[in-house]
Amino acid sequence: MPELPEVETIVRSLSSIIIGTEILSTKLLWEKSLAAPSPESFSPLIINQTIENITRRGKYIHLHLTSVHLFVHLRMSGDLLVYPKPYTPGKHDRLLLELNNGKYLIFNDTRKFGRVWLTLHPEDVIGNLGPEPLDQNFSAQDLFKALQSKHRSIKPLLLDQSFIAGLGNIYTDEALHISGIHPLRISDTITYIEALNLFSAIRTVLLEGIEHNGASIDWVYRGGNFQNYFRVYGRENELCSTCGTKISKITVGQRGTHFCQKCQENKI
DNA sequence: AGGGAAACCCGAACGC
DNA sequence: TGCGTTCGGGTTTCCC
Repeated sequence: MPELPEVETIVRSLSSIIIGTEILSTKLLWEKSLAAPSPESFSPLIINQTIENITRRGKYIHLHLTSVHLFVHLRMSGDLLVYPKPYTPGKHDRLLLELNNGKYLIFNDTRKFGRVWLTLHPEDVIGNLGPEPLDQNFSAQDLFKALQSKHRSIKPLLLDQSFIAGLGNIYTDEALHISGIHPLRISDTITYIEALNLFSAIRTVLLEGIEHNGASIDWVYRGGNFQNYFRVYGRENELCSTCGTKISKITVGQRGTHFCQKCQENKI
């Protein structure tokens, strides 16, 4: 899953190493990791292309090549790694790109959930994503209006990438706790003041996550050390740092959901 | 429209 | 010890 902060960390750490390099050859070790195009057209399209830039949109990593776009979604257990040559592919390596700087860029994914796209049209991959929560052009007023326009439980709504991009299970639980909103609260009952608080809480947890280079939770979900600062995620039966109430865990939309019954009382 | 569930995957962790 | 089961992550798809 890496969420926005983990992906942001990966993009930052890779940029100085791979920007400006050229792709010399490819090795696709697990065909299904390539969502598009077909394996036959993949290599001809990507070989001899230069990596002009690497950016992030939602949880997608966007490699801007000379005349095509390569997108990587890590889902839960994926990782993008750089190793020097010579290199023997590891058990969970799915795609190797040989670069002209003496290194390989490697898409590694233990659980085979992650996907890679190569396309001429970025919108085909990221066209349905909602606003970037850290974008200067995205405001609390925008969030309030969007919440008003839907009649859905807030947690699944925040996880919906077409509503807002980049939030996953961890940062959603954290943001709802900070803003004192129950995960089952219906979106259009959220007041303007609460929307302001939610907006600021989303930015707070994402920026904190980035500051700590993301979180590491499962042995396949690797990032920085933000897990040491979680307020509710993964802390069921521990005490809420704000009020001392035992943190609850329920299931919402098939997802483990952690919250404080006192700080996040369900209103309306 | 929105909720619920299944499917996609793997291996750690658990239960017996 | 060894086996079988459960779990969790993000997204898509399908069904009610």
